[in-house]
Amino acid sequence: MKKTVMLKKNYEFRGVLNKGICSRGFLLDIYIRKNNKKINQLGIAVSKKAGNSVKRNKIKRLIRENYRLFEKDLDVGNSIVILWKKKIDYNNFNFYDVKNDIFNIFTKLKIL
RNA sequence: AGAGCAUAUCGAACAGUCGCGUAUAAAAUUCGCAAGAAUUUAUAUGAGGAAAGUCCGGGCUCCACAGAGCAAGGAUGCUGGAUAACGUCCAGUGAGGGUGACCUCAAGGAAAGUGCAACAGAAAAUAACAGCCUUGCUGGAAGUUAGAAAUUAGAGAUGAGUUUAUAAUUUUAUAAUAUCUGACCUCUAAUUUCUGGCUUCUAGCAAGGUAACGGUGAAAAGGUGAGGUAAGAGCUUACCGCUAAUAUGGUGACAUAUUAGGUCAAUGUAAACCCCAUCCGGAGCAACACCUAAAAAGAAGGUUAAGACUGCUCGUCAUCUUCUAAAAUGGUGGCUUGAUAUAUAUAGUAAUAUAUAUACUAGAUAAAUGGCUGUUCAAGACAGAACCCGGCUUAUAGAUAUGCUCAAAAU
RNA sequence: UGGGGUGUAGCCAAGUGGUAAGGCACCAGACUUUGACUCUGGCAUUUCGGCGGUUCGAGUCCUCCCACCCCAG
Repeated sequence: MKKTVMLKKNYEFRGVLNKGICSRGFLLDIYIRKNNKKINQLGIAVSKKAGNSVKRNKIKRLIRENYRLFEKDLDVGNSIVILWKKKIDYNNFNFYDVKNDIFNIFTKLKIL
């Protein structure tokens, strides 16, 4: 079971966003809620106001790549939803900015 | 080398490494009630010229059939061709633009009917009004003619005065008196006034003729010259324009030529309603089909009803339709070999068609192309498939090729 | 995927093809000792989201774009 399991349905997202714990960084908001399974589930959401489809895809790829790098070290049994902030300009960040942001938030949430 | 026009092509490349989707093969393991899914390894493969906007057209699926007619609604609108089809494309015609290469055009009908045309202007479509001209009546002015009156001048006649002589008494009478002379009178001429007639001009009224001219306006009833007329006018004529017919050329739009037409009066607007011609049944892959476990059925209506956007009628098919309630946040297919792409040949001006050969080049379903390192250069624009094709439109850093135009310079 | 709507001054907005109404706000003046209220005047820079077209003339009609909002499965 190495493959990342994704959150899919709208009710799953709503459960995490309403009842989970929130932490905010410079670029990202991350919500966490405990599920009673032995795996982590990931959901990514990027607003339509972030840009056109190319930019939104690029953002999702960066987030997914970073999550992949951190995935081995995370504690098991959580549903994680990563939201992109709307107001960030597409040209003002790179891969390392996203990496640092995710690292800081996971450290703050004490699941790393 | 500069400025530009048209057409076509490309739109970062390479290496290493970590990772992702799909297909095939292999073996087992895991998850799930099941259908089925996942994991590991190997190999192969993996976004565009616009994938975009969703503006047209078609395939495909369902709506019993996808049939007919009328109405309503919508779309298109020069000609010929191409195409599965189109609002697309190609080749032409006409109109407009550009010095030019070339570009642009929803380009049928306004004597079938209706509507609208602000302001200005006489008037925005019936031709009215002002003006011009003719005739009649009434008035005014000028000229001419006839008559009357007045004034002036000239002539004639008359005789007063002056002078002289004579007679008688200072005065009076008589006679004479010149190229002298006032008035009256007569005649003639001129001027002025009055009256009548005629002519011309003019004002008003009435009847008629006329549409050239009338400041405006986007647009004013063919244009210009000459003749003509009471005044005028296509009223006549020349040229230009317009319309029609015929002939020739062209498949055709149309072009050219000839002839005729002055009833050549009737403006513009149809991207205002409208008329004419042609076309259009509706909904969409979240369509639709299949598989698995679970579940719950009840009520009402029905051949005069209902049957996937509107109304009516006809035909035909078929037995179901509606409402309430319940049940999976299940799975698989549909899904990519097609009006396909590339190359060559033939036909055609071309769009395109036919034939042969070669190729199979994404198929996801919360959704795959990314991260890091290095090298190169022009330093990377617009931008991400979601059932599939043909177009259109819009965005786009730049690069390349071919043909052509203009200007300048040189020869 | 399909369907519908909106765009006019800083804000809310009306608008038959023929001079872009009105209100709030803002600015100036009057009134007042001063302020508020009230009254008067001004404020669309050739312009109605944008490029074109039809028309003598487009906010309005047509075409194509842009932005925003809503609905259905």
